[in-house]
Amino acid sequence: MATLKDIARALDLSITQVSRALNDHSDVNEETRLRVKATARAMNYHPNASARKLVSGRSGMVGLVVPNNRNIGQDRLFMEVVAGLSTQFSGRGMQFVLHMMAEHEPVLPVYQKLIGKAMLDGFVLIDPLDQDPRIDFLRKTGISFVVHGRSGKSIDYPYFDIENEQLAYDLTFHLTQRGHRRIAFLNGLAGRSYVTVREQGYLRALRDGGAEVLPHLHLHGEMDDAHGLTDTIRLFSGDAPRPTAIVCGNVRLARGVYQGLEALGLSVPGDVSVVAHDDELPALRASAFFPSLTVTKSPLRDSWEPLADCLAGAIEGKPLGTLQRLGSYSFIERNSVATP
Amino acid sequence: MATLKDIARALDLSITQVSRALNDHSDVNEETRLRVKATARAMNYHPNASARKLVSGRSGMVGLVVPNNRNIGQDRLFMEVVAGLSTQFSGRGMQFVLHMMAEHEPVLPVYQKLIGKAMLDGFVLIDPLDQDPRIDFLRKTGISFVVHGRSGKSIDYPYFDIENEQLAYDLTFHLTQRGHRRIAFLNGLAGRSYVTVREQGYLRALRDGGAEVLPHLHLHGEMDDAHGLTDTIRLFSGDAPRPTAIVCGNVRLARGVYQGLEALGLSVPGDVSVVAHDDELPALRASAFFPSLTVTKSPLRDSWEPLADCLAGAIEGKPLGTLQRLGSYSFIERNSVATP
DNA sequence: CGGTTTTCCCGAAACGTTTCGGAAAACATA
DNA sequence: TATGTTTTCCGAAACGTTTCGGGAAAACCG
Repeated sequence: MATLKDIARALDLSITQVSRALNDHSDVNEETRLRVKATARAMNYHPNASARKLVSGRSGMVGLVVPNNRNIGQDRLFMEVVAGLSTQFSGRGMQFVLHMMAEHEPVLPVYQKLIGKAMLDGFVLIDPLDQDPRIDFLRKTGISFVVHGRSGKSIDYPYFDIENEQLAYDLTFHLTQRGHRRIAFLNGLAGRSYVTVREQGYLRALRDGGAEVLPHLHLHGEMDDAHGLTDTIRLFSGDAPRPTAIVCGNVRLARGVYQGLEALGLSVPGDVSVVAHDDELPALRASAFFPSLTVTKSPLRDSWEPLADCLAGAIEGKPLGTLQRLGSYSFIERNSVATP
Repeated sequence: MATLKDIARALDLSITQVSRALNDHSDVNEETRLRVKATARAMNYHPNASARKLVSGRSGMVGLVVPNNRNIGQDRLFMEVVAGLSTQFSGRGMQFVLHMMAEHEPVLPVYQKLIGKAMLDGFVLIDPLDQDPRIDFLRKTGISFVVHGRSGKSIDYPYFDIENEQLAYDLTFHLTQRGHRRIAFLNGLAGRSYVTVREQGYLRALRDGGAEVLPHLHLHGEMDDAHGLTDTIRLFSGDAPRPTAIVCGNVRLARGVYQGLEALGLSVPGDVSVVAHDDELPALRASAFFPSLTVTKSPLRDSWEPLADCLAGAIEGKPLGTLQRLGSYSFIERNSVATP
C-alpha cells in the first residue's frame, strides 16, 4: 500500500512532482518522470481510488442498476449483459458495480442514493422504455451515462443502438416482395423503446409493400419459445384472417413458432414463411433451424465494447458526437421464406 | 449532493457533532440527534463513500473476481452466483463490484491491484481449489474475505460451506445398504476442494458399507448433461466390471446419466440405481425425473445470504467463530434406487 | 550583459469524512 | 462553597490525492 508520499521520500522529490510525473503532466523532466514511474512500479504503487475521487471527481467506477422484477435466474440475456460489460470495463482498468434491486423497489431513489454516495463516475442503462424516466432523472443530476438503445424525442445523450426501425422494415418488406399480404409480427414487451421503433418499421414496410395492416397480427410479449408457440397457435385459431408469414423479434420466438406450426400441421415455408432478427445468443443458431431461418443478424455481444467506450468517453468529457454510435446488421437469406 | 458542512450550517452545529449524531455516537443529545437525522433526510444526504473510506477504511464495497477461463456465457451457475450476491449486498446498502478477468490473465496481480486501489472492503471467493493460492494471498494482505467452500488444512478464515463429505457419504452409503457393491461416482473437476472432499466421503461410505473400491468407477469432469451421458456410456462399455449404481455430483449429470442409460437400453432403477446431489438450480427439478430422483438437497440459492453475512461480519471485525457457517442438506428418498 | 522566456520544481489548499483531545456547562457530592 | 462527574459540544488533524499559484534556475535573445 505505497502512497505518493513514500515515492516522494524515496526519490527526494515533492509529492506534487511525483503526482505530476505519474499523470504525464508537461512540466516535469523526462528523466525524473522515468525515475518516478520506475520506482512506482517497483513499490507497486496504485493510486488510492477514494482519494483520487475526492479531489478530481473520478473514481474509475461505473454502475449498472438492474430492476429485479422478472425472473433473473432464467434470463440468458442478463448474463450476457453482465459478463460483457464487466469484461469490457475490467479491461479498461475500470470497476463495474452491479446493483440488483429488490423486487418492486422504486428505481430512481436507488440512483439518487448511488449518486449521493458519489462513488460512481457513470451508469450503463439497459432496456430503455418509451419516455424512460431514468434518462430524464440522470440527465438532470448531470452524471454521465450511456444508454443501450434510444428513447424519447430529444436524444442528447450517449448511446449505442442498432437500427431497429430499419431491420424490422427489411424483414417485413422482404416478405411483401415475395408476395405476402398478411404478415404477423411477434414483437417484444410493449413499452420498450426498441419494440415501439420496430413496430414503426413493420408498419412502414407494410404500407410500402402494399400489404394489409391488420392489428390482430401484431402481438406483444416476452420473447421466448413459449410465447412463440402460444402466439402461433392463437394466430391460426379463431375466425380472424390468418397470416401467411410471421416476423419474429428474435430467434427464440422463431423456435417457438416452428414448434407451433409443426403442431398445427403447417410447413415452413410451404404454408407459412418465417423470418426473425438474430441477436446471436449462444446455443441458438438460426442457421441450424430446419428449414434454416432467414434473419437480420446483429450480434448482441458486439454491444458491450461500444457501450463501454461511450461511457468512458462521456466521463472523460468527449463531445457528444463521438458518443452516439449505431451498430450494423446484415440481412441473411436462407430457406424459411417462399411465396404464399 | 449535500455534505456534512451543509447540515452543520443549517442547524448551526459543528461538522463533528453532525457526524457523531448520524453515526449514533453516545455523546450527543437525543434531541439534536433527531434534528440532525431529520434534516439529513430532508436534504437527502448520503455520506460520501470516498471520504469515508479515506479516513475510516470502510467504503461498503466488496468485490468478486471471476476467472473468465470457461465459457461464462453458457454457465447458469455463474448467473446464480452473481445475481444472488449482488442482491444480498445491495440489500445491505453495500456495493457489489464484479471484476471479470481476461482469459488466462494471472489472478493474484488482479487482487493486488484492486487492494492497492483501496476501494474495496473485502472479497467473496468462489470455487476454491485444494490449496488455493488466492486464500494464502488474501490472508497475507490482511483484507477481509469469505470463501464459498473450504480449502487447505488450517481453516482460519470466514466461510460458508455445506458438508460435502457427509452428503457424498450419505448418497453412497444409502446405495450400499440397498445391496450395491459396485458404485460409480461422477464427480466434478479434479482440483476443486469440494470435489476432493466428496471423494473422501464416497470412499469412506464404500468401506463402511462393504462395497468394492474400484478406481475406474470414480470419474471427474464438468458437471453437465453431456458428461453425464458420455461417462455413462463409457462405464457400460469395455471389459471392466460395471457398476450397479451411480452417484452424481449434481442433477444435470443425473439427467445425462438417465439419457445414457436409456440409450443403452438399461432401466432406472431396475438395471441401474441413480442418486445425485441437488443444488436446486432453476428449471431442473429432480422430482420431475422419471423415475423421480433420490437426492441430497441443499439449495444453492441459500448460500448468498450467509456468505454476505459472513463477509459483512468480517469487515466489521466480528470474531471468527461467528463467521464460519455450515449449510444443512436433506436426504430425499424417491424412486431411482432399487436392489441390484 | 540585461531582459525575457522556458524548464523544472514546490508549498499549500482542497475534497468530505471520522476521530482525538479537550472544554464549557450542568449536575451531584462532600 | 469547593470538588468531582456527567453531558454535550467543538477545533483540528488526518486520510491520499490533485491542482493552483508561484518561484528559482537555466536557457535563449538581441
